[in-house]
Amino acid sequence: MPQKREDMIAETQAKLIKSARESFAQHGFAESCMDDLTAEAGLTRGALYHHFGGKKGLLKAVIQQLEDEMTTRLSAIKSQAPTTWDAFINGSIAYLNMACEPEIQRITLLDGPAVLGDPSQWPRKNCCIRNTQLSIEKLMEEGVLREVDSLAMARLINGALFGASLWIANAEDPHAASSKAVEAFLTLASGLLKSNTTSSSTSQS
Amino acid sequence: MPQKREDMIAETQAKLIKSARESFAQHGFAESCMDDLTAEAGLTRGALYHHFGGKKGLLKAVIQQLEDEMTTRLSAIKSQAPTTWDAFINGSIAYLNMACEPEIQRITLLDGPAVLGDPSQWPRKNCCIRNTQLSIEKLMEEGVLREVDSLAMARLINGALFGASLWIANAEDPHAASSKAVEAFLTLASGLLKSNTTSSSTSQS
DNA sequence: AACTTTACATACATTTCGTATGTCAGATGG
DNA sequence: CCATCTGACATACGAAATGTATGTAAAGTT
Repeated sequence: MPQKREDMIAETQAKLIKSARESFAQHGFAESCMDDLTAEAGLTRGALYHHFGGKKGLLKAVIQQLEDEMTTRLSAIKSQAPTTWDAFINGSIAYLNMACEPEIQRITLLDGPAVLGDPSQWPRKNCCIRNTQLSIEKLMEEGVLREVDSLAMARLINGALFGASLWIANAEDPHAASSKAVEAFLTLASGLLKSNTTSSSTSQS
Repeated sequence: MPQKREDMIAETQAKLIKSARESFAQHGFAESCMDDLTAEAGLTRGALYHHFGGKKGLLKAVIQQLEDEMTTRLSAIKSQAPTTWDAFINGSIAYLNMACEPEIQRITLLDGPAVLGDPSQWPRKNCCIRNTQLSIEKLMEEGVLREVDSLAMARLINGALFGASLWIANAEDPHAASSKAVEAFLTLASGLLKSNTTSSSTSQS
C-alpha cells in the first residue's frame, strides 16, 4: 500500500500550508483568495475548511510552522555561543535578521497580530518571546543582569527588534540600516548589565 | 447663511472619520463594513469614496487624526518635564500608556501596519517616532547619551514600547503589567546613558 | 460484506467591495 | 435674477470572496 490514511492527511495539510505561506507572504492575508490558494495546492476550499476551519485557522497553522522554524534556527544559533550573554545577543541579532525576511515579517509580525490578536495568546504560545525570556532569566541567575521582570523585559526586547526590522525592511539601504540597528541594540542592551560595558563578540549575518 | 460649502465638507469628513474610528476600534478594520460605517454617520458609501477614495484611504485619515492627537498629548507631557532626559522618559511612558488604549492599539498599531505597511512611509510621517528621535538627538547633543544612530534607536524604543503595550493590554492584570513594563523600560533605557545610574523622577499615569 | 466514518468536492446564498451613473444644491458669470 | 456649471453625495449594478450545506467516494470497522 503506497499511502496510509494519516500520511495522506498530513500531506494535504502540508500542501495547503505551503501554498498558504506563499500566498500570504506575497499578497498578504487579506488579499489572499482561498480559491486560488487551494487550487495552487491541487485542492478546493472544502479541504481547507475541513482541516483548518477557515481562513484564520489556516493562518494559525502557517504561523505555527513559521514559529517552529524560527525556534529551531534560534536554538541552533544560541547553542553555539560561548556564554549566556553571547547567546542572548546573538539570538537577538538573529531574531532581528529573521524578522526582516519578507515571509516572517508579513505573516507572523504584521498580519498575525492584526488578524489573531496578541501573539502571546496564540495556540502554541509564542516561542520566540519565551526564548528571550528564558535567556534573561538565566542571565539573572548568573548574576550578569540586573533584576527585572523577565517577561516584561522579553516583551520590550522582542518589540524593539520587531520595530527595527520593520524599519530595516523598508529602508532604501537595508544593509546599512541593519548595521545601525544592531549597533543601537547593543547599546540599549548594555542597560541590562550590572557592570556597564559594551562587551560584544557579536556575529552579524 | 447657516453653512458654507467648506464647512459642510469638513463636517461630513469629520463625521465619517469619527464613525470609522469607532467601528475600526470596535470590530477591527477587516470586519468593519463600509455600509454600516457610513450609515452610522448618516451617509452612504458614495460620500466615503468621494472624500477618501476607499476603505484604506479612510483608514489613513483616521490614523492621521489619531497620530495628531497623540503628538499633541505627548508634546504637552514632554514640555512639563524639567530636563530633556525626563522629557524622554516621561514621553516614553506616556506613549506606552497611550499604546494600551484600545483605539490606538487596534487602529494605529495593529491594523495600520498590516494594511498600510511600514508606518514610516505613511502620509504624515509617523510623528511619534520622529518625536522620540528628536529627544534622542537632543540628549546626545547635551552629552547625556552615548552616540548612536538616532533613527535606529527611536525605532527600537518605539517598537519596545509597542511590544510591551500589546502585552499589557492583554494581561489579566493590566495595571500590574504596566508597572513591570515601566520598570523594565527604565532599566533598558539606562543603557543609553553615559553615566549608568537609573535616575528616575518618573510620573506614571 | 454491510455499515460507518471522514476526507474532500460541489453548489448555493450572503456579504461586501468598487465603479458607474444619476441628482440636486450651491457657486459663478452675466 | 437667471442660466450654467461644478462638485458633493446617493443609488444601482456587477464582480468577487466567504461560509455553509450537501453530496460522494474511499478508507476503516465489526
